[in-house]
Amino acid sequence: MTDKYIPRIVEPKWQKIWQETHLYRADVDPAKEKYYALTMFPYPSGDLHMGHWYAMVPSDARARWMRMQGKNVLFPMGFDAFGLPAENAAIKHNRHPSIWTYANIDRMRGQLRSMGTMFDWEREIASCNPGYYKWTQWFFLKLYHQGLAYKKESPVDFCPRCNTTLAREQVWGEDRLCERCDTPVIKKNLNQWFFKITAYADELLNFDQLDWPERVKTLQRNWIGRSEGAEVVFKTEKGGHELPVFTTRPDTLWGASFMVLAPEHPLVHKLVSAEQHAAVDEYIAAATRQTDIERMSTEKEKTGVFTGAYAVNPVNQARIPIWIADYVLMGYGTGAIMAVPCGDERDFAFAKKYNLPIPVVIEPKDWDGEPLTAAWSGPGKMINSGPFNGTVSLAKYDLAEWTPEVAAAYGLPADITAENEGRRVVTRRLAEQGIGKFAVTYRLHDWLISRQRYWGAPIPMITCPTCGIVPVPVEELPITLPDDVEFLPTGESPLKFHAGFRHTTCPQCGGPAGRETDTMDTFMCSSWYQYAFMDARWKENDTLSLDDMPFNPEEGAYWLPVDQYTGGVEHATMHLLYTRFFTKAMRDMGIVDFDEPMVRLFNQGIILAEDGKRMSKSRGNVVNPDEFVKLYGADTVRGYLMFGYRWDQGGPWSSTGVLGIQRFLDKVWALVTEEPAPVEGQPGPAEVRVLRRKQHQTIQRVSNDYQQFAFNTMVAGLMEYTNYLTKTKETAMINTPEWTEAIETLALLMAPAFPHIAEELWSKPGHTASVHVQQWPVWDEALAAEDETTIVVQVNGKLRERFAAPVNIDSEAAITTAKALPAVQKYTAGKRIVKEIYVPGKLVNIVVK
RNA sequence: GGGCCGGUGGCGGAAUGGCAGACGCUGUGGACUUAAAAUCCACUGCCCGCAAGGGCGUGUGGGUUCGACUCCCACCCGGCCCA
Repeated sequence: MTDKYIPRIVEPKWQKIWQETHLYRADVDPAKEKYYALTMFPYPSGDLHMGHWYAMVPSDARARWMRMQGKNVLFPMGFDAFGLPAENAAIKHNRHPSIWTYANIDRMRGQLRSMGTMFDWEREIASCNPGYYKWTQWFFLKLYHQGLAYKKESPVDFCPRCNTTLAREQVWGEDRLCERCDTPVIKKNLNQWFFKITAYADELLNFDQLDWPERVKTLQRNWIGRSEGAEVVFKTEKGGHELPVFTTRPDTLWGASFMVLAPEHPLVHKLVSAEQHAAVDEYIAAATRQTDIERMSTEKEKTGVFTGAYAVNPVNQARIPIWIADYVLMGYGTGAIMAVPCGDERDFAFAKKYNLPIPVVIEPKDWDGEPLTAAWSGPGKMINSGPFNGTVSLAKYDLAEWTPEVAAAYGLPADITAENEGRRVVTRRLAEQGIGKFAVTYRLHDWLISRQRYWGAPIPMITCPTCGIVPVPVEELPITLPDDVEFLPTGESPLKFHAGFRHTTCPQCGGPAGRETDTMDTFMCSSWYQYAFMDARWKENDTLSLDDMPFNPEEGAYWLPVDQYTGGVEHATMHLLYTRFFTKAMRDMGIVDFDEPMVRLFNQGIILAEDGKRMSKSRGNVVNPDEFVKLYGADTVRGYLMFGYRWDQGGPWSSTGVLGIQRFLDKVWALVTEEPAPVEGQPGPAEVRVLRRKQHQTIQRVSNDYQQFAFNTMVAGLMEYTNYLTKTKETAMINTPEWTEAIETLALLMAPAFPHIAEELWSKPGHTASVHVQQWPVWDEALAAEDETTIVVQVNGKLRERFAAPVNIDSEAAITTAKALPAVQKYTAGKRIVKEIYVPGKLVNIVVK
């Protein structure tokens, strides 16, 4: 009897050895093909939870597999260490956020080691290190000098609970909740810093160089929300003020029977007539008290007020009233719309309510000529539209979508082209006449990065009473956070009250000036972190210049870009969009020579609590991985997380399911370490061939599963192989060299997923080099091939019998054998055979009547 | 309302258009044990049957096909995103 498998001895032993021998250090080696694997770095919240394990373990296994395949693998780890929880903890416990954060990092680093991951800790980064955030600030200055950062006052989303503004991307769902704390956000008018991500909108819509999940691409596409249309300029009847509007339906221009401005529109005060003044003021006051979502809701009854002013419809000179209404938002387009009640549901409701005219300009399908009872937003022929009567408008359809079937469904001609389609011909005419032009709008807004909180990278800007906004000279970076601060229970940034931080001198005129007290959105820190791993201490103590490279260029030239990125899909329109923007901006600064930061992306699913619900402290259903590591060891927890689910789908944790992996590892241990009962003699060559076949089939299967991120079936393959070997161990096979090879192959195949037990089992027979630097076994197609197969026999598609046959049995022999089987004749007797189908090596189907 | 993803035993999940339920978990019975745990063996989709065997079965309804979990159409349910 040998020892039992005791993970709490084996695992720490190897973790120590791996660390001491720098087994996982990644060095540039031009002789080898590089592979940069990255999994999203965590926020150091204090404890590694099961979700971290679920995200990181399969990424680790795959990175290890790549390494055994001969690739030079970089698999770094760090901490996304700025952010609100640290500051909230500071307020609560009166401890500085850095103490809390660094203590958490230490703890989590230990937990990440206990996972048995191959992270290269010599490259560890923490975004709250001054040596890191001076580069974050450097990027801010670069973007500023590149014309991609600007400050402007505008209505922005503000979370009252976090006491800070948020980017549009960080406001979630229909209820417009704060991404961090689920509190409904409010609108505030503030002077804030933005990054011009919209300058890259069209390029961000191009995914040609990305092997990313369709889902993420669709999410980004929808988020960017490109729409084509026309900008048309209306003029007010009095004063000749220009009121540009954006419309996706220039073809309905003749149906614009009134205009609506957002209550905040700057021209409202100039336009309003004396009689309407009081009503307009009252309405504006009421509108500002509402949230955007209340204002936009389709449920809500539309309200509005007439300004007393009129505009002129530029295509037919019609005099149309100008209203204000809260369903028009200043933040979208131009803050003014032309209302076409015949074609737009909301405009129709509004016109009905206030008795405004509803001229019909697109002929609805099967229209009887009577006044409309609802808006028609489908395609149709233009009518009452002057020179364009009879032109076909496709409405929401693209030309590519205008198939003969769709055309027929609307009773319209199919031969519509860019030359005769309504929207396009009208837009061309508008441009000729100088009253409008082709225009594109995006749903995407510029990225609001100002945060009114302490624990973030200070924005390196200065406001001077004489020179205005002045950037901090780059040599002065980093602008460090002062330590001697007091945290207010309101969450208001202590930087605002820190005289030493605030007061500075203007770099331009030398006069007294004020520092920007806002810090940067933490998504800024994570937008470039993949570059920071090139060298964690890059120019740590150097004075910076704007011509610097923000990362070690020799390392970068070798490792970049990221080959495989993994992480949750929840970052689709935040981190993943921002980091793409960053990389494109860096390319335009001449820092990198590629267009996309991460070539391939895989999104893992979510690990749920045992009750099938999301794990949360408030539900009390959180599963603590440390507890299970203590009970069963890291390899067991790793194994269950890979075995129990499709990685992209996730699912509920099962504390009994883990037992299956424990049993499996015990079985593997016993298989490899326990002396077999002696068996006399030698197996025949055919039996040896079976062993070799099983071995090579398993290599093939496990390799393909790793390639496809199918970790669940990969583990199942190892289990089947182990079960097979355990049975075979009772035979004379144990006296052969092939047996030893089969067992060693198992240790190799186990290594990426179960690094500790594999290492122990590999070292036991005397191997001195780590299993993790071994060559991944290669399967031999000929050895893996079956020479006998089971042919199933169907009669009329129903399974009736099966027989064993050589794999290369020909059609005639297979069918003849099948028809002769008694169980088959039972169903064919006395019937006429209509058809015989043979699927090579698999199946015979006899069709009878 | 639009788009995307998903729906398979008691549970997690397997199945290039070709044996549905691999691999596990759970459960039942048995072996070992003074006893229990651990371990090992057998069974474990549903229905009929003593059995041999047969029928049904991948959300629902259609279709294509010799053959459909898989492809097509319509619908129902759940999730996510956008209105």
